[in-house]
Amino acid sequence: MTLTLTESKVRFLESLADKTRLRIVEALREKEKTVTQLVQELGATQSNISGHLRLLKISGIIKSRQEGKYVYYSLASSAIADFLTKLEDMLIAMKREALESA
Amino acid sequence: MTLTLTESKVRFLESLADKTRLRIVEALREKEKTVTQLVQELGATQSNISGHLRLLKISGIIKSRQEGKYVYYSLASSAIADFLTKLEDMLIAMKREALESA
DNA sequence: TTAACATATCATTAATTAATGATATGTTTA
DNA sequence: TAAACATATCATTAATTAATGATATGTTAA
Repeated sequence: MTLTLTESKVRFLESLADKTRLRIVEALREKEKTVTQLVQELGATQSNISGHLRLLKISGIIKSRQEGKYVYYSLASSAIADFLTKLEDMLIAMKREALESA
Repeated sequence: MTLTLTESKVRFLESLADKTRLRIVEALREKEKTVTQLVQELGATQSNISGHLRLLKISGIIKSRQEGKYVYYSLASSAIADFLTKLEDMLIAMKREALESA
């Protein structure tokens, strides 16, 4: 099952197009974190966070390593962080353009 | 109803995280197009395309201008095209990294 | 080795949403 | 003006998915 480039883009965008998942990914930009740390930081249930982490991992956006009873999650690539920066820059640019044309 | 930055990002990503909408936006990178042109190019129904165009316009991703009985749609900002380029570059970079570590 | 802790999985429920077909609105042209 | 064309809107249906609570699995420490 090889995806077309457009399908790959959609999969990637879908993975980030959820408030909880985007907050997880932004939290992981700072440093790797355990499930419990993310649960506390985001104020969501453990089951909910674990489910989202699973999806993000399958999508190739994050990776994990186990250390004793803890599982540390982190971004799979620095390209993800660059992309998030670009997303933010773009929204700011669009907001500015919208104000200028008003 | 002012959105937080994270919410704005999610809204934007949701708007593009659909195969039909992403294809529309990529089709509009080339040049402005009418609804009928998009219907033909994408092979979808007119009602379906119109609905997606409406959503993309509300999201601020595309804009439109009417010329007689035609409505021409185009990208709202060149920042959108830049973002799509970045998305594609990132996916290619991630694919390369995945192959290297294999 | 049992209790406590960390994480993953599963079934259910509620909500969201894309597609469709029908119809309405608006514009041009015969 | 009426027919043809272009686009928008609406109700319905089907499918997807996020959240929740419960439970299972795996790890450490008492």
